[in-house]
Amino acid sequence: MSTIQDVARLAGVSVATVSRVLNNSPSVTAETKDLVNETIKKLNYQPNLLGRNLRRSQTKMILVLLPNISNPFYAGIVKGIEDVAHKNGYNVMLCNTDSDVSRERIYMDLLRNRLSDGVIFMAPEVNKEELTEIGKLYPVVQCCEYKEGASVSHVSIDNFSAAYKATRHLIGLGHKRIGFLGCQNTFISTIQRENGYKKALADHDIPFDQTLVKYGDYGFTSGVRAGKQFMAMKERPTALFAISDMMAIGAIKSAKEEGLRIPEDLAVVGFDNISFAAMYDPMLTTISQPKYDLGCAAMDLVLRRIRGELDQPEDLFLEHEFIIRESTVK
Amino acid sequence: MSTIQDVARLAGVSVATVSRVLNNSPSVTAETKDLVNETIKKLNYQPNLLGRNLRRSQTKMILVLLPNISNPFYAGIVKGIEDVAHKNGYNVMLCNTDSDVSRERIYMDLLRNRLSDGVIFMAPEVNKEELTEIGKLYPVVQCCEYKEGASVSHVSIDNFSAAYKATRHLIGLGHKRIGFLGCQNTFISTIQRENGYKKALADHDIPFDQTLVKYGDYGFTSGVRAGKQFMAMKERPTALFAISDMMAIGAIKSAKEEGLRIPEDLAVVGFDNISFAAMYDPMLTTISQPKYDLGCAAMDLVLRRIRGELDQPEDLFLEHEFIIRESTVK
DNA sequence: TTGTATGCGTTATCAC
DNA sequence: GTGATAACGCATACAA
Repeated sequence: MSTIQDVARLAGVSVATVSRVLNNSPSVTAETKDLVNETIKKLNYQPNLLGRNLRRSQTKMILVLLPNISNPFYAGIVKGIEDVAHKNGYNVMLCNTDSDVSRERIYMDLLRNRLSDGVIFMAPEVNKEELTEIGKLYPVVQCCEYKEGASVSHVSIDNFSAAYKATRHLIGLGHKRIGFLGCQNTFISTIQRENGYKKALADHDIPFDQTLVKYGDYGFTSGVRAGKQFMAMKERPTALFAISDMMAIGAIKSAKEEGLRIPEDLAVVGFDNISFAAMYDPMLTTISQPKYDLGCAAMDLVLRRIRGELDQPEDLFLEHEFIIRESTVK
Repeated sequence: MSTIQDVARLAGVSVATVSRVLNNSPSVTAETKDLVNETIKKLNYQPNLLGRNLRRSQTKMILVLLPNISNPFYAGIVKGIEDVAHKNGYNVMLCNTDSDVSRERIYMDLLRNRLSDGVIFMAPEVNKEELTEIGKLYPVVQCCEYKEGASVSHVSIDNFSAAYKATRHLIGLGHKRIGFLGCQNTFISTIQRENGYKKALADHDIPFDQTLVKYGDYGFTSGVRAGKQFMAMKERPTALFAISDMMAIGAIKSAKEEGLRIPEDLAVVGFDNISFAAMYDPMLTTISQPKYDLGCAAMDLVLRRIRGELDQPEDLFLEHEFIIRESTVK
């Protein structure tokens, strides 16, 4: 493993000159530049970024914390983050938190320990105080899910109006008994989606019925369970709005097992437009978040913060899209 | 941002002592230890790992290169890798390669630049020479997919016998015209799965028919396309073995659209047991790789190599499991 | 245009 | 048991 010293010695120049060539400083003759580059090749020299990073006190590395990589929803977002990062000379490292606070803190330490230049939270578990605190010291951005009240930038869609639109779609199809499949967590998106559902009902003179509301954990199995509960009701719903595609698909599965036809006997709307939504039978009506753009915007915010162009936390809202497929309209 | 110097000064000790406390060296009095720890807390001091890493010339960081994180197959493997890594004081960073060699090389540079202590390839794109070369210099392990002939450790299942088992299952159900949905890449697993299919046919006196072989890219859409081609045949197959669950599901989708019943009119076997396999309608018969264990084993190999306990590349084969579900047996 | 010298924050070797 | 101090590999201010 050769160092910059070895290159300097063999080329007969100083380490400063080699360093200049490495960072292609303009103030170096073409000949010496060639000479140095040759020597670098000859020695198969690779700069040790540990030294460079310490000296520059930056790593060109961005942390992305996800609850779990297996959720296909995150794939598109990560792509956006990566594209913007790479375009700006940054690398991204994805980290599974398993929705575990302690795991999240370990990764936040990487930031405090200067092993990363910034972090993007996909679904922060730490409370808003802790988030605000680290956000003051380092470049931190929340993407999609976010803690309201934390003084930290975030980018997301307008979940309230998305849920409103989904519910209104079902109402427009003539449904009166519309089930809601949500989650019992403190994410603002969750709450806003439930609020959007309720508001749409109210605006169309459909009385809210608490028995039509069930909760899951975003996952397939919880969707199946909730679906069974809905099917077991004396007066079961004729339509269903689930705040995740996975839960929507789970509910459809259990409805089909009961012999119900989708959408004739039960119309279903999901949320997220995961790739599987268009593969399922029936194809799922859902709300599509601009995943790629959300990722790009989040990474942009981090970069602006790193560069000191952002003195105030910024809240960005991107447009969503409502996609009508077989699960609501034949 | 306080440094070890600040702590030393405020505590009235030397940086050496502070460093000893940080690395809990035994040779330090309980009182000075307490004193230092108090000062650390008072200053809210966080050791700068950039300095430590340079000094120790290690990062406690492992790179995991995946073709794309959206493939649910990788989730379980990554979990295994992470668990073993964390247990040993290592962090893992996941990196999307998009099956792009140049992207892969960028991440390999992180290894050469000492920003990572080792790397696990999930599906190497670089050729075996390049792989061998970097494997000689650094701790490198291949997981699941691997380049044969590269002198680099790997861990995987026995793809030949898995494919053999899948095909034999279909034969046992009475099928004679069994389609094969593979891929045209150079991965050894791909080739072995096709060979296993052929061998099973031969062993049961079913002549191999090239028209019953189609190729895709592991993805859903390519499965749909191949499915349509199969359905369009004069004498279409009554069973299908796809080397990925996504392709299997795609093929089922197009078969169902043609009005075929699964498994009565077409029995289908997939490969990988991704989480969707059990969610789909019908639930998919498939081969389950021991994802978690594969990840653990791969990380173990990296660690042993880092510790110098591995002087020879090692090839590990783990057991797989054949899971029979609705798509082949009602 | 190039070289010298210093320091980034830490660990570890050597004294005491 | 503790303290000076020299590295680790690199970038850069300053000098020449």
